[in-house]
Amino acid sequence: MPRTEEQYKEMREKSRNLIIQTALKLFAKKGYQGTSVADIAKEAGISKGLAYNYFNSKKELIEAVIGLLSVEVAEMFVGLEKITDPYEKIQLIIEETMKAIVERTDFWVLYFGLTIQKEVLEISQDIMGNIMEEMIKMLEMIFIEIGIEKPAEEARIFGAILDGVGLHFMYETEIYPMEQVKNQLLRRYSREGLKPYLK
Amino acid sequence: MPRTEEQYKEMREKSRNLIIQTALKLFAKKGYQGTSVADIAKEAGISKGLAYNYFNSKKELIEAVIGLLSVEVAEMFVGLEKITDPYEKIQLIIEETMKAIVERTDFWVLYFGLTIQKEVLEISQDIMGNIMEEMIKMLEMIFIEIGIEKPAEEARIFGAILDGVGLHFMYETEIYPMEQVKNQLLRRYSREGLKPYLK
DNA sequence: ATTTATGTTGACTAAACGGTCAGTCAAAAA
DNA sequence: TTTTTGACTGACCGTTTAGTCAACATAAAT
Repeated sequence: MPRTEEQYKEMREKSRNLIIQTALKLFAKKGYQGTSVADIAKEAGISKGLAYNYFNSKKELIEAVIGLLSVEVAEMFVGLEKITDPYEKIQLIIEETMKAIVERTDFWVLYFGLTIQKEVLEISQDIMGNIMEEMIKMLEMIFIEIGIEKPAEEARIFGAILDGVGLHFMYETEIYPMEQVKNQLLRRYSREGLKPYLK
Repeated sequence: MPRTEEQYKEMREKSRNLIIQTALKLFAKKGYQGTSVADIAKEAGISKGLAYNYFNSKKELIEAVIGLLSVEVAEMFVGLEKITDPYEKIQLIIEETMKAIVERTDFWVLYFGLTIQKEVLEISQDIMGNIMEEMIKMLEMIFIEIGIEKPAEEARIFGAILDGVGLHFMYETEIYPMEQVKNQLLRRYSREGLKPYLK
């Protein structure tokens, strides 16, 4: 017999992950259509054929990347469930989002790219739409709990701030005053800062 | 002699505009790389050769589209100079931006697409970067005039809201509660709403 | 050393791409 | 009717793309 099943599984996982990670990096950098499968293979140091061994098409490859992205987004807010105080929830959301923007900029670039070009990939529409809508709903619930006036509208504005900051940061990565903006947001959306907006 | 110079000029302008407008529409819908020059020609009902008669390359074509975009953005805020009251300025910026988001969605889609894929087109970097930075500077000046605490940070947050709302609207065009969000923003950034943030 | 299962390769193809250009077309003047 | 001009066309070219596949590499077991 050749290698054990365990060894093969390890090889496959290693290659698959390498391909997905490289694809994420290049899709974010040059866009889905601007990145060829050959580009990905070259960057990953493998053959094009290997990429097609794990993914039947370029479309299937980006679907896998989107899947990974949605998992990471979900993981961003796992800590939320343990928190009961709605003010603390908001603070955590700000902290986690700003952290993700800085540390995983390529994820955000890809997220925005897919959000915008939704017509190109029907698949992304479902997943991206879900992420966005769930986020807005969650924020509205928190604002209702806090007792803010116009919670639906405030949730939209807050959501817009998070995505807007992400957009601006990835455009001016080097000079964006992320710490200051984050601190101002933490102040504005603290118990003290939100007082003027309570019912 | 054949047609007069006047007639030729009219023909050329008509064709050139048709090409630019069609290019804008398709670049916004399918992205720069996802749109072929043949696509544009077909949609415009002309030959591919004609497109290359007016633009030496696909790159030159999108440069023309970006030029048009930057002109329109500049025109958005011509009314600002006549206004002296900073509160009124903010209100006008909100009104004009929300109006532009709804009425010229494809412009915004293209703007975001170019902002994100800055690596693909060096040209867009200058123009898009200028638009964004000028906007932030202008907002900061207004906030300083109003006497707001942390004007630089507040300018960043306000700018993020504008772009964030644009991003969300173009994703959920049909269901986005634009009127409600706009009214909430007008309230939050009115003389009354800004009081808690003054020095 | 040979066998065997499976990950991996890179030359290959058809289609689509950006870009070119010899030639056509339409209308006004002679 | 013929000539002249410049907008306009579409077949064509070389290149790049997504996707295929027969052949190869590797390492454990016999």
